[in-house]
Amino acid sequence: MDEQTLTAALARAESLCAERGVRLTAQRRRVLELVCRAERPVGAYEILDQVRDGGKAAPPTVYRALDWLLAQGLVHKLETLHAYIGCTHPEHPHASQFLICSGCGCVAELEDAAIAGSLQSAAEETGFQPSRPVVEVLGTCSDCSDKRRNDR
Amino acid sequence: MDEQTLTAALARAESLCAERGVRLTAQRRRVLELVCRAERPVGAYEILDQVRDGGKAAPPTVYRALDWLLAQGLVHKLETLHAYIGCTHPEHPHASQFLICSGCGCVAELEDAAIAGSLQSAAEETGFQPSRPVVEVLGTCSDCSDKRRNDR
DNA sequence: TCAAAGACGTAACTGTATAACGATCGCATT
DNA sequence: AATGCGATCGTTATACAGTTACGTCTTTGA
Repeated sequence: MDEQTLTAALARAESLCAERGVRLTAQRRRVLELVCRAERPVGAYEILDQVRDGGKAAPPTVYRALDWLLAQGLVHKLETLHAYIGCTHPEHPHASQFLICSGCGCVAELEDAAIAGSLQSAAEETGFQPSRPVVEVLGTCSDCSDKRRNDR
Repeated sequence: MDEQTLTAALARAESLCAERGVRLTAQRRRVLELVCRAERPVGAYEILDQVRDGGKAAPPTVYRALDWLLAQGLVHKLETLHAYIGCTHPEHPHASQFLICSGCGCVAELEDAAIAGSLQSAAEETGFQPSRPVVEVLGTCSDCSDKRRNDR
């Protein structure tokens, strides 16, 4: 995320939290900034290392901030990578799906109604009530496919 | 999994491995049995504890067996739980989806064409080539919903 | 029979996440 | 201003998950 987008994202987070009457504290803002600044998913201990420069910190500091940011929908956790990314549209709660490239590590966040719908239908059939759908597709992004093709 | 189903599952695993010309060794069989015997997903260290009774073992012992069983499609890994379950239909390779109950911990394995299809379509749109789709829906199973209703 | 590949034992280590407890901060009410 | 309370934060320790590296033994096929 470039500097401009980052500033915008943080400003948006500020105003969202103000609306909601929740506190985006310095720690939380710091962690959010670090997550957003990275182009790719970042691990909790990567964040921790960066938080440590210029201040003390231990794992719970980072995990608490991450848990809160997750609850606010400002970041997402990628279960398959044990890593976190900034949410691209935190305005409304949503069920996201992720396309994760094993080649370059890039991640695309989708909000696909057809996927959400098919999950919902399948769940209904068995009387299951979904609360948190986790959809992460590992594979190869188009850029990496192209590179491979050119290499041959 | 009850004793009868378990025996059947192990027998089926035996014959599958024979067909494929791969070796279901004592260790692997042991781990498969422990995973299948459990009604619910089991963590690697839970397995390790059980393998330790009556023999020595260290983490690599269990992880090697699990990796091999995963590759053979005899067990699945649930990324959101860091835990493993026996596959309900190991005969053919397949993309499964899981419904995971946060109440009782039970897991239903689906093989839903509509879900797989919608994932495939969404990926194609962006030129993404899926290799391993991970679909795990956390929520509440019908039994647990019923219990909650009755409690009120 | 004997080398190569596969499977296993072992020790040490990295990485991910949580428990528990006390101190502190922000803020509304007295 | 002082009090009280919930939310936040600091700190230590530890649980849980997974890997590296290396040596030994077993299986198997030339």
